[in-house]
Amino acid sequence: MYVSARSDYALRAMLAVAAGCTGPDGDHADPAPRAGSGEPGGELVKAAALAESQSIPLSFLQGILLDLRRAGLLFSHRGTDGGYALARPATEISVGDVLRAVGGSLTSVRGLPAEVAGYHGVATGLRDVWLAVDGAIALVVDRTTLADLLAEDRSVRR
Amino acid sequence: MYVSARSDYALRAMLAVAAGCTGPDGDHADPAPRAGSGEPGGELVKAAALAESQSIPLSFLQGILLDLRRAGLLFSHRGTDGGYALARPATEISVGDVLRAVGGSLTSVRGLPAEVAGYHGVATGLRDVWLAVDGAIALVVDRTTLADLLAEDRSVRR
DNA sequence: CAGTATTCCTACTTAGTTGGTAGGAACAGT
DNA sequence: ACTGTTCCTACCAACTAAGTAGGAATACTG
Repeated sequence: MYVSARSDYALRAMLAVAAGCTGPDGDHADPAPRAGSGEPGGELVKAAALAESQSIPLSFLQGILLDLRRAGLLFSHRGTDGGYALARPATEISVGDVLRAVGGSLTSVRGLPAEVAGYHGVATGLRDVWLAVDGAIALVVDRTTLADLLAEDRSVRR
Repeated sequence: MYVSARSDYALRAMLAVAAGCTGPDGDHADPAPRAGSGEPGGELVKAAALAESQSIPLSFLQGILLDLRRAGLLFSHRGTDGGYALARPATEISVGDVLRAVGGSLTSVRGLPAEVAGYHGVATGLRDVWLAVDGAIALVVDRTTLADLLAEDRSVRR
């Protein structure tokens, strides 16, 4: 499995949003509680704060956040007190959700999804291997939620 | 998981060698038994025959075969009746062996192996995810041998 | 309404990888 | 010698990933 910078950044950004953007030293950067409104998540975190806390190039991150929003994983708000928040609780967003939002399918053979593989002759059985691999990966990434990762002990679900 | 053309070709070529280069229509192309010698495998198959039977560009395939030989998976012989044969029985060569021979590690994060991932802050747990994914992939590809894939029913071991 | 802060969106640049080619040199048999 | 094959190096073209730049749209504040 190849994890691109895009996927990596996306996950780190989602985790930072989920944690209310806790920096490396455990400092909260601008909580901005936004009390008294029906928006999802609790605190709006600015893109610049995310970029800072996880050392991600800001303008690159912005494109990623946009993808996450379009995939329905993030809620966003513009303007002076704008920022991003999770669209669902962290317990209901899996690693797989994030990966698929920014990177397409988990397994691909020469750029195409594993299902579309034109094998012939002795190679026919290979297709099943890729499908099995895809299933094995999905099992891990779909069972692990952002909330699991934020709990320091026992982070990966088995 | 991304399966590159190189990995894909390598597996198809290995399967074709294991099958004695059986073409799409089930025709045997030049068995060339090479009786009376202690070489591994049974029949030497020429690179050109492999390229033909699995529609792989010949000169590209040659580089791949070289890698497979250097990894100790193939035996080769030059000259008029030269060709390639498996260095071990097909039951003792796994899909993972072939993938690692041509492609390095199975899981990589931004080009680096999963173990070497410098996460900090809230993202610390991600490393364990990639390790779990790597283990899950390995479980599939290391349990499946070339011989399994050549048996048409029940090709992928569970 | 003016001004400011932020997300949103598009186009572009740059560097590296992938897929593939070409042309021989080394080697084995006849 | 001659032929057929693997071996090896260098090279090329296209694509993708990673990152940049510059604004337009939107939301709040005084």
